[in-house]
Amino acid sequence: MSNAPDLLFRTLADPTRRAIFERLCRNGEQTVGALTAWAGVSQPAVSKHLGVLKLAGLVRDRHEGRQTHYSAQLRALTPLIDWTQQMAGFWESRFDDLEDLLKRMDQ
Amino acid sequence: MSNAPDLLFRTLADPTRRAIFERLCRNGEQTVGALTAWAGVSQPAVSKHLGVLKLAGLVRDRHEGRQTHYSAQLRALTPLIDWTQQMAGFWESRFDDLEDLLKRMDQ
DNA sequence: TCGATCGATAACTCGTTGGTTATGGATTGA
DNA sequence: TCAATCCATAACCAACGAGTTATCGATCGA
Repeated sequence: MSNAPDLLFRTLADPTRRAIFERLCRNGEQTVGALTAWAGVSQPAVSKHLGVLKLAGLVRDRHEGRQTHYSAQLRALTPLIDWTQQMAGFWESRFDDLEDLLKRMDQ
Repeated sequence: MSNAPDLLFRTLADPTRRAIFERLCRNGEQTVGALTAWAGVSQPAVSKHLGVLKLAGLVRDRHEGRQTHYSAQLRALTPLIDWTQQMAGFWESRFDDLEDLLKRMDQ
């Protein structure tokens, strides 16, 4: 039924991968090299995490010469918000602001 | 840093476990037997999932004779909501710094 | 052109975990 | 009291996944 958030939950479950996504949210676009220098794992590990994030739609990549720049795609979090809202029902009104924000970014 | 949502993401990443939690959200309190009859896995598997959910604070158990009733604890989802809002907040603050970034974004 | 750098992929290891069956303690009902 | 039911735990197994090193294609600088 709610199969939509499945990929998101699985993708964000790993701490290293989620940390990479968080950093992209905080600091904006980063190259693989920059992310590798910061994360505590090897470059192939970072590349693999970025691949998983991209499959989940959570990041975009932009090629520039021999480097690849990655940036967060916050819109991909929408199914997560929808799922939580569905579970919580009407209970949390804090979501309203976030919904508006995502709607503004949608175009 | 954002260690709070880690347990939640990991706990909700498994489809079977999340399905059990969803059912408890939708249909309210259920016994282990009722959940086992509905889920496609064995009774020990259900018990184990309920144990993990309980460790994450996502369910409560109530003992009544030889049966155990489980119910969802929606308040435990709060760190998940906070995390999502925080990610959106980081995103938004970057818009504040670069006022014309929105224009350059091809979305 | 050539060596160096960047990032993706391949191949492999190994710990984690979600599943199973077996079992035991506790409670109910006859 | 005693058999049956409910649920939790133990023990085990197989699959998955996150990490590693090795390597290769592509691109840049000199």
